[in-house]
Amino acid sequence: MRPVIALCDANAFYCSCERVFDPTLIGRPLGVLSNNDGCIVARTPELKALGVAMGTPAFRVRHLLEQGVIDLRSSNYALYGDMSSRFMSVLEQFSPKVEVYSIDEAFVDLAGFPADQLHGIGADMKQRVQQWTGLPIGVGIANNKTLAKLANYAAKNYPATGGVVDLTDPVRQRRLMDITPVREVWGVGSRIGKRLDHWGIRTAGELSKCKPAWIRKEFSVVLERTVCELQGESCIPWEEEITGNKHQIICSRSFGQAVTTFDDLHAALVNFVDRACEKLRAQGKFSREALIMIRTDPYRDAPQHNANLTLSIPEPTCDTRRWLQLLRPGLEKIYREGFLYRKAGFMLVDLCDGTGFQADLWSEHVLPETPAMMTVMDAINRRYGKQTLKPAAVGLNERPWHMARKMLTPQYTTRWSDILKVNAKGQKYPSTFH
DNA sequence: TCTGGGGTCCTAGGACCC
DNA sequence: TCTGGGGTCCTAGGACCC
Repeated sequence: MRPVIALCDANAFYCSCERVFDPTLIGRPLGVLSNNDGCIVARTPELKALGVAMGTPAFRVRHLLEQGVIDLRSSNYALYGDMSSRFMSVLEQFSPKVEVYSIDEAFVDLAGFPADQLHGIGADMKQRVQQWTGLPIGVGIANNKTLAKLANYAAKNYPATGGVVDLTDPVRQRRLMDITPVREVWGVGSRIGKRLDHWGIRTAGELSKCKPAWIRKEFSVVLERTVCELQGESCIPWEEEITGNKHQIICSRSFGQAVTTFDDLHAALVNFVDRACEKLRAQGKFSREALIMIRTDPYRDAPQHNANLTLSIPEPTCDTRRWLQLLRPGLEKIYREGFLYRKAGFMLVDLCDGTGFQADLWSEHVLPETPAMMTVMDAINRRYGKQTLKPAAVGLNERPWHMARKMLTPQYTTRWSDILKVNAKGQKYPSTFH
């Protein structure tokens, strides 16, 4: 049976989430900022129309904000995460096989449906997600993932499509590819795009006509796969439905303001270790190698100091306390006095699931175990909120490294005290709001 | 004043093995 | 004069994704 895949992707996802709960933002140029209110990571079409590029630092558009031309919001991941899972559960009504590719998009298996029904199914998906979650989405349908991505691109960029494109027909494929810049193809980034340009390959259509073997020789097997997919072959498999089956866990942050003291830097890293180990246990995994990283601000005209250090433990562990014991001496090795630190991170690598590893000759345990104390701590934090119990070294006071989020909206869907209040008489919200 | 935080996969080259 | 061939593992770095 020929594979049929729908790629469903929410439009300007973070912005759309904000609009669901504040309809006064509908029609306005709106941007959502990265952590620390640093740069713009999501834009509505109205903001794009003003020429504000992805990744623009917030300070460059401050004048527009002050003039009331645009709106900005801090990123509210509690809200976006919850809206994402609502979106995904609507998709799961259409097919038993849904691969969540990122917070705002998913591949949906539609193999087996008659060809003449595909467009209608796509339209139903779009309509139901809109009605049940308030999120506008685009749907692209094709015979492999790369073409589904391309179909989705068309759904978003050509209003006449109504946001749904069935690209299973080869004639339509060819027509679309001939007018699509090669840079829009999934897997072609700015670097590869530039190199393709040198060969005179500027559209998806031109890329699709290349010989895969030649592409492999000049570029890579990765791009070769992309070309094969553009030619209709199916090369990128469905990901196994193992949630959280990661190979590494990273917790890193830029700081709200520069950190200068050892103690502050240490406290920030304790925080990252705490969260990384919590994620590790949530996946039922263990690790015996970690990396600590500290960075100064590369954009600042000040002395720079960037350093990494690898920490190792003989037998795999998921015990926060084990890593914390190594953290302070490790940080002492790479910390230098007199620098303005802007970012730090902790990364667990070499994850294993507790079987099939080399045990320490002198260890009492044959298999790694989750210490009871960690299990209890996780249970309490799940029930009473994040970091209800935390390592004392995190500290109790506000620290300079806390994230700046000056334009944060409430956690409408995940915190009782933040739930939206609607005034029936006030007519505050337009009728599209249910 | 002010520029994110995750991830993945692939390749090349060095160290080391017999 | 003349110095192999095949393999693994690890790491760093590059490229991509959202």
